[in-house]
Amino acid sequence: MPGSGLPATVRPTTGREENGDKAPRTARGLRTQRALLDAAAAEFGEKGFHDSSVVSITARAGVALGTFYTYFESKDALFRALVRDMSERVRDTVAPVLAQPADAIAREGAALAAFLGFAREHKEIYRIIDEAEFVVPDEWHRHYAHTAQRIVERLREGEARGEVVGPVDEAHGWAIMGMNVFLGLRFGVQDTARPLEEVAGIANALLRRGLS
Amino acid sequence: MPGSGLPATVRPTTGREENGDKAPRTARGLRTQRALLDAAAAEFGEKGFHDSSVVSITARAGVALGTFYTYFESKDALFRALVRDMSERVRDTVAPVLAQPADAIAREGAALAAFLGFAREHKEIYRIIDEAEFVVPDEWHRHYAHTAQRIVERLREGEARGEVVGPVDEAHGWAIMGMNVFLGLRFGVQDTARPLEEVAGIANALLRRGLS
DNA sequence: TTGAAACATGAACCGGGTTTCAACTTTAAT
DNA sequence: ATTAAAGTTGAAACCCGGTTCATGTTTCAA
Repeated sequence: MPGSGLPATVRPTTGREENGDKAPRTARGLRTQRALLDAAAAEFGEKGFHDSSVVSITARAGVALGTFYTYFESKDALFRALVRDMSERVRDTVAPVLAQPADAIAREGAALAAFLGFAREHKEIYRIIDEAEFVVPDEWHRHYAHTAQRIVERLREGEARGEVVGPVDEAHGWAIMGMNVFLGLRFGVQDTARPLEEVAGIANALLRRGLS
Repeated sequence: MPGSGLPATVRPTTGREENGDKAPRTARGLRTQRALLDAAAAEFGEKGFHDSSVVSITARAGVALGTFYTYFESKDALFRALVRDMSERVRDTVAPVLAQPADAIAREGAALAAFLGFAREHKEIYRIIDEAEFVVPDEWHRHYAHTAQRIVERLREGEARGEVVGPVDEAHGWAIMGMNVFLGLRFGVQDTARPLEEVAGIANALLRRGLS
């Protein structure tokens, strides 16, 4: 809806959430809040949290400065909402790929490929989650802890099916997640020319057979 | 020398470096610059770049505010110098471990163990390098590009010796680096109770045999 | 239709931070 | 001992951006 290149998938808060009394009560209010969220995603993605300003975000959204505080407690609260949202979008993008039938390790490879594609399309989102380490550390920790946890659970299923040799450890989750994150950085954000399947294939071979 | 818990290993700039005309020319000047660097490392490590202030750094170092600008162009320039320095310290800590004779994969395991130990001792340094992504992106990129490159070179040596099955790719470097970084975060900074060798062992088994 | 609640406005308030600078002190080479 | 260069000082100039609020406008249920 706004001029930003982002899809209008940033979901405004519903009345149910713990957003203080800031939830919109009107169709107009909902539109305004969505415009602010989309503008913020674009702004934070381009300039990072600290070089972004509420003035600039409201200008981008085409509303007055004061309007911002009708929908958000503070600049921090907005960033927090955005991080939460991005985390969910990554998960929701990868989920359907994981639903495909395949052995546990092939599944991780497919998930990585999906993640790399997502990173190429949403570099700004990637950056937002990273900066959350310094702006809203609890939200950042939540994201990575959940992600690692999900990997471990999938590997344990594979272990039960005899596709993975156990015991699967928390460290496996963090190791694979770290691999994926850095490959996403290098071949999703920086080097966008390399075929994704090639990269995912290399990583998957590593999981399957190691380096020896 | 200052009250910071950091060893006085942050090396002041020598006259040779491109530090403008800010290099100290006197023993006293050298001491002051070192005090500023150590104070800054502690401050940035505790509060992050943006919540740290030049005022607070100079107070910590026990010098007047204006003195800061005798030795550094700006707050950014200081951070840049610090990142460069930390990058070198990580490399110098891991280097001796790599000099030990062992097969290529065992060597990576030893390097990881050394890195985890380093992370436990220097959580603040770890954090500084991460935040560099947003403050001095070129310095940040330089650090990770070099690190990945070094991993690739070591694996290629192993390949030549028949210890690693090739072809070794840039992606291997980034994958292993990502693994190490996230394991350092989880088991170096967050969970400091887990035995390091255990974690390094799990990761090394992954490299050696994969998950199958 | 109507009026109370929701929404929008932007100038002004406010606190904080970085950087400069002219006056002063210390160092070290001669 | 002398003195020019190096180093130190901290008040103040300068800027910036988050947040508030009194006022005006729009919405929508009754």
